[in-house]
Amino acid sequence: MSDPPVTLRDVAARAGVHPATASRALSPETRILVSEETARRVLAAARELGYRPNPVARSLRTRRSHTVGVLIPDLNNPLFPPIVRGLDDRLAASGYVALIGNTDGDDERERVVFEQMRARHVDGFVLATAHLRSTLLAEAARAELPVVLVNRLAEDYSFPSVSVDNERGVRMAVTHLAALGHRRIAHIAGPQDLSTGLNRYRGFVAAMAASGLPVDPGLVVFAERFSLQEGQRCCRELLALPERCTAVAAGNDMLALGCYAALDAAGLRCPDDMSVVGFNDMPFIDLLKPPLTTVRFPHYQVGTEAAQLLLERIGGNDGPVKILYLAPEFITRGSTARVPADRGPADRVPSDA
Amino acid sequence: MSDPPVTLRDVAARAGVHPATASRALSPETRILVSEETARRVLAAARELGYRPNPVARSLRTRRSHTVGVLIPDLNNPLFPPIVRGLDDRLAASGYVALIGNTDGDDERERVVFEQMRARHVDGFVLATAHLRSTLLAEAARAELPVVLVNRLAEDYSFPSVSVDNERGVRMAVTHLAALGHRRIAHIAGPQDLSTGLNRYRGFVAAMAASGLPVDPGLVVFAERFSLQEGQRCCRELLALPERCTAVAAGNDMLALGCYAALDAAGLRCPDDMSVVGFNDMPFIDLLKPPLTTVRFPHYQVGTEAAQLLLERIGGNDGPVKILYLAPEFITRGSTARVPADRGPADRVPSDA
DNA sequence: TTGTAGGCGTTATCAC
DNA sequence: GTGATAACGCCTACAA
Repeated sequence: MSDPPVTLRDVAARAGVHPATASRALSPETRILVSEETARRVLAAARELGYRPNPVARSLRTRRSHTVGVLIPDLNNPLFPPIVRGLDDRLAASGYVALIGNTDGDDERERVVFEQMRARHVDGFVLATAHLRSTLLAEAARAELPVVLVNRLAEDYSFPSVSVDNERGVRMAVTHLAALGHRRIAHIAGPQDLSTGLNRYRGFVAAMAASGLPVDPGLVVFAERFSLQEGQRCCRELLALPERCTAVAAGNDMLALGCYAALDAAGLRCPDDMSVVGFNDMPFIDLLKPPLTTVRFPHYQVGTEAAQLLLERIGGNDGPVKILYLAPEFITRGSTARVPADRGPADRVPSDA
Repeated sequence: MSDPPVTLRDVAARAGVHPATASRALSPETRILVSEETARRVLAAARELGYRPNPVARSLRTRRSHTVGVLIPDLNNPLFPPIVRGLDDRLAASGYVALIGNTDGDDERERVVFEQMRARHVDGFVLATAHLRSTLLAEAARAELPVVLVNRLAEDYSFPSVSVDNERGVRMAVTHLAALGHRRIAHIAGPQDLSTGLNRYRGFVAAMAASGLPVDPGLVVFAERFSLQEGQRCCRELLALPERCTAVAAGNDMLALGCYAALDAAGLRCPDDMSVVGFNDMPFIDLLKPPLTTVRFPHYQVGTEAAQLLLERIGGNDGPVKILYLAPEFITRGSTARVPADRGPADRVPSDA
């Protein structure tokens, strides 16, 4: 009942040639080695029999699996689906497929998944895991495995990478707020052991300086995770300050949502009482009240570009390592407004502080 | 520089045995065939050399790729990440990996991706693509390829499947609304060529009957896509009706969000003027104003169960075909309220109608 | 209990 | 230009 798989021998037999010749005729690169007539006969036979090369056997011979490993923290984090689609679309166009591995930010799991993929002989890796340090890079370098980093940079080793320019994104946010008249601008920074958290914090300091604004150390609060809860906690701290800020540049959208919650709980309103800027432009974040002003990251392009870089390395391109930055886009929506004209600091006391 | 891969021969040589013996010692199933002493030596040698069996060679022999194809419409649709994670977690636990293919709901792309995965010799398929009809199933049946369906049922062929019980979900929604005193309950139905759209519509009709409520045909509107825009359009139609409904059971969360928009535009408020129930409990939908009352689907479990079923079929389990339904959970939030006590129908005219 | 030999399907390297 | 041959790494009758 189930079709017996058609092999190269079958095709060769039908075309009346040796399997080796059939093989040459079937591969575009080696087709020039056979006579035109033979090539036509082989191709025809292959088509008639519905021949499909066995990629497993081919891999065994060529030591190429046409497979790449992709390590991400968690597919459920809305940043990653578009990145993965970008990767997948670009890879598929070149006959590659991605093996997705979720690490949950756990170093041990990361190592296990990495090893399993190595065992499957992937041709390369895209690493989008969060933590800055990792022995994986050293190992990959030793094994001469092509690797591309996403949204992080290598410190010791030089690996190609694709990232969104976080500093530039923060500068857009700060510039926007400054143009609205804000001077006391706070920053809720993400975890400093994540490159996004660190770079956005650094970018904030630089952007404030560039805008000629002082950075009040009290107005920089550090979240321990990129979560709504942490954003809420940090915002509460800011609201408790004697001299309050008029705007917050949050480390990402989740932290910004935490600000919404904290303001709500304090009986304050956004943007009337405080402007809030997020980061990432998560799906559906434009449907909130108020719709969040944020910095949009071209996630899909991050994926396609990372795939492109990886394919270049796999293809044996030994040129200089490329470090690619993609520009973010600033999305002005309803959570930012001009600074209230004549309102002294702390003219209202938050209800729960 | 790059490590020469350790093969079975290397292990055998170090243990002083023949490769065949080493092979037996390394496989748990055949280990009993070998003396305990030999087994220990081989295992030790393998560990010392860091031996990892080459899955490609193994696949060539065993005709098992330990790989399954997963076809979904679009990873960016927030329903799918949790399903894919569920699949992946369960599959990984059995040494399988998933190849994800996005079809974008396009029949042609679906067929191409399917063929490519077949060419890669996947051991089975999880099909979560949307359209009800498909020649893929016939083809898979002919090739005796294990297949599990997700959120859809086979019509002609009998395939195992995992779905959430849509009828039951609608019944929960209708029962909830009826308990709040609503009698004129509308339904914004999803596309009827999708099983979710169709089954929820059928479920709505049945649930209304079960609650002893009449179904006013005018109160059932059909959306052409599961999109916010379509939800808005359909809700606008409902608001233009002379005898207005007091509650809407939407075909999914996006359609419910469309209701939010339409009510907003009409100067009406939810739930005061109209109750709205969604479907799916999308991420972050609880952060909207008002937080959406909806039917939560256990997406992650759909993934793990589908993987489980597929692994059973791949393992040669030829028992009766399992059709698995998972119960949804009703989440009461802020978008539903008691029907306004003494308010005649259509006492307000929508501003744009 | 262990060794021998052959083959899974393909491609690379010979020789003709 | 084409055919023969070997090998990729592993598994498994079969023989010893």
